[in-house]
Amino acid sequence: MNDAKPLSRSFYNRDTRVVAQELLGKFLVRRTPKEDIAAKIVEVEAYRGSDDPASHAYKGETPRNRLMFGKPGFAYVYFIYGNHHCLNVTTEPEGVPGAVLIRAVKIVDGMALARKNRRVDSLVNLSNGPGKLTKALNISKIHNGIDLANPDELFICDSETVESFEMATSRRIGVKAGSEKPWRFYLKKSKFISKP
DNA sequence: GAGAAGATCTCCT
DNA sequence: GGAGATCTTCTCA
Repeated sequence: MNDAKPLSRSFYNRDTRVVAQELLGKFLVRRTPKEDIAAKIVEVEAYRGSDDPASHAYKGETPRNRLMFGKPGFAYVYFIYGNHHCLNVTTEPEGVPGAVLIRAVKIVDGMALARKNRRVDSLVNLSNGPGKLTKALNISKIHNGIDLANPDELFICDSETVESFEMATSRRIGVKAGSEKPWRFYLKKSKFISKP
């Protein structure tokens, strides 16, 4: 994984729903001094702006959500419910709000370290939720605003082997307003998604 | 400066 | 299946 090449800025500079779907099957890489963790993205949700009541950007720009209005390809990490971090990837051109929430991943490398971060035995239970995966990869708000197009501490790269998978869509989870929008995308066959 | 709500997880019944 | 944990951010005074 040392020669992993991050996805380019132009990948993110598109419609949020397109980016969300194409992120499925990609690898999220967390690079630490000791060990790298690599995880395959199996579940995401798209969040937009003024047409999406569930989005942080719905009511306009604030200091917190300004990354969603900024350049594409950056990490937007926020803290919620006093316990959990959520990892998003910004999309769309600068000035247009959009982000993709990474909801679930399958750890493929650095398993021991991820387990240590989470302190759970179950492999499936390690990263099948937004709060779980950030803890497993030790992602916190210090990663807010990191450029994912740079092979630094955190980035996303293409999968080495192209494998076919079946994608499914559903309504988003955990949101009240705007929950009717089918903007959740996941790998149908994966056991590592938060909900079937 | 106070109050309420929140893109969740875990433990308990 | 349901409530508690626990803190950041936004809104309103």
